Amino acid sequence: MEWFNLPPLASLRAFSAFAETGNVVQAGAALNVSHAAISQQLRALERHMGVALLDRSGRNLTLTNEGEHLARGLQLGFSAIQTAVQDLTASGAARPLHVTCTPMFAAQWLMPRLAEFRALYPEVDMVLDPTGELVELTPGGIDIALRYGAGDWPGLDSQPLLQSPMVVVAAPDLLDGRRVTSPQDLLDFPWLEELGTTEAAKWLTSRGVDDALRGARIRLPGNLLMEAVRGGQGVAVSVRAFVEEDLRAGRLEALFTEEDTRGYHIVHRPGVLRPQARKFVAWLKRHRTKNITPE
Amino acid sequence: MEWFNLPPLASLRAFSAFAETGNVVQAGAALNVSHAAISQQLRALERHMGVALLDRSGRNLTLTNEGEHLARGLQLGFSAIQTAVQDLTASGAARPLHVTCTPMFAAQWLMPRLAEFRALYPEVDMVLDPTGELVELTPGGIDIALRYGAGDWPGLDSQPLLQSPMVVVAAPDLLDGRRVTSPQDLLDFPWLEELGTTEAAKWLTSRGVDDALRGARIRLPGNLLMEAVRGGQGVAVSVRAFVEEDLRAGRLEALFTEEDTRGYHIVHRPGVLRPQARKFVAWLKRHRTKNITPE
DNA sequence: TCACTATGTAAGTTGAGATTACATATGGAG
DNA sequence: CTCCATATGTAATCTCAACTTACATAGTGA
Repeated sequence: MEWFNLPPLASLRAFSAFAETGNVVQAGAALNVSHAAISQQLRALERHMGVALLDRSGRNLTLTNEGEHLARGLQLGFSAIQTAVQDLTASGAARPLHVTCTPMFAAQWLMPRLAEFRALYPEVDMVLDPTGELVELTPGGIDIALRYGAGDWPGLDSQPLLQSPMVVVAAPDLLDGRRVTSPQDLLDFPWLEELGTTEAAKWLTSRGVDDALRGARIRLPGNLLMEAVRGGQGVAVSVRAFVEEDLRAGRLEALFTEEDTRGYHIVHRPGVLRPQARKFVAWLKRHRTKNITPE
Repeated sequence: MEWFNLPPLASLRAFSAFAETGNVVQAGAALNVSHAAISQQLRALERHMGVALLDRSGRNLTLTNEGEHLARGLQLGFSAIQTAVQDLTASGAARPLHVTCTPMFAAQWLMPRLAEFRALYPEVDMVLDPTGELVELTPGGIDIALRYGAGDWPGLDSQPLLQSPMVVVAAPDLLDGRRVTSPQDLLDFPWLEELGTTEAAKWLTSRGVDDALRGARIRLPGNLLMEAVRGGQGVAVSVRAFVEEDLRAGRLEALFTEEDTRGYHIVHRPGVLRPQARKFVAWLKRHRTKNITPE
């Protein structure tokens, strides 16, 4: 398309608004500009095109035949543009906000806070998908993932939310004086895991332990897991930030702590987020804990 | 049409150019802006619409499905706009410049000077319509009229070109000592008129003379008229500016002079002139004689 | 590994588009 | 015919969207 020969789009828009409304005051209102701006744009358009589009012989401005012709073409053109824009913005607006995160994170961090987000943005419909799986983020699919890791997922943008090492914890009663000096020692204990995850097995594998568990493997809903850990029913993997108070109070002991800089991140596809997602990300940022690594 | 919800037209234009060309450098070339401007406009459009229109996962920017959808709608829209604009500018550009004036003016003032205009603007095709009729100026019809009068034609714009009173002239030989003290006296003389006009009859009527001519009525082409007047073949109506030198040299005598402020004017419809007409008007203005009434 | 190319970004610039304030012209009502 | 309301036009000035410039980053092929 030869863009060079088109008049300025602003003057075409002003003309189209004038043609729709019939006078420069209403055309200005339609575009949220003064009538003087419309008047100047109409004059500039006629000058650019070298065609008389308007009849100024009476008190009211009217269109010439050429002006009527141009107005019809602009009506078609701008309508097609508006329809295409509305198709996308309407469909985007209607789809609920999809957020995925691990069940532990949902239970320990997100759900207790989510009431505030719901109160602030009641118009944002939301689908929370608690899964330990690394869900691919596609357009029309998941908007935001809250993931634990180093933050460098290829092809995705991420920003830190909560930085805290992973930790294996147990109640002192469970340990009962037994010394745990290697991950291998943990195979004799019962393990507590959240439903739908395999965090215990993953952790052990990441530490080089290939033998199967000798103790029981107990799966519980997220909200009951930490209570069971405190009750001495097994060992569990958690994130230090979630058990900080229990450790401080002596209710739990940290058997192993991962000394690295991993943490939870807000992860999304590169590029611009749709409005609901932007609101959610902004809200998450306001709830970052103070132990975020300083820059 | 709801203009408020449309993104800025500049960003839609940038997106459309990108969709056509496939990369931001060529899109910039198409719009005569830098690639950075395109990049920023694309980002702004995604932000405004809250939709991911572009896939940035590889080295080359590509369109998402939503982006393809929008691109099709913009292609339709901008094409319709371009077609409407081109219909008018092409037809306007192709039509010759139509100028109308009295034959006398054409012969005495315009034709001798027109070679310069032709040389300056060879690309401007021109139709000269020499008629004494007051031709209506309509779009697609006459662009410029060069008229003699007071300059106040309703519904038209005019600006003075040559201000000079009308004058009745004859050669001294024709008069042969006869005294002419009233227009009635002129009825005994032969009258010279330019082909296609009735200027003599009009002048006599305007002076209150109702009787028919007793002398001969000789019609000649414009270029021969003044030579015939100088040769003593009859009386003629002219404009003082055209016969100034003959009067000064004694070749002609002024029998009657209209003492008013009328003159030739550049007359056109209100509003913007198309480019050829503007050039012609500007050229005419450069050729105004020095006896234009000072402001 | 290096070089080329495509795209992104931040800081600064600028002129198109707008506002403001007033002027002018038309037409209807009294 | 006069007056008033309204529609439009214009000039001076302002402002910020759009752009440029300069450089950075990332992907990919040789």
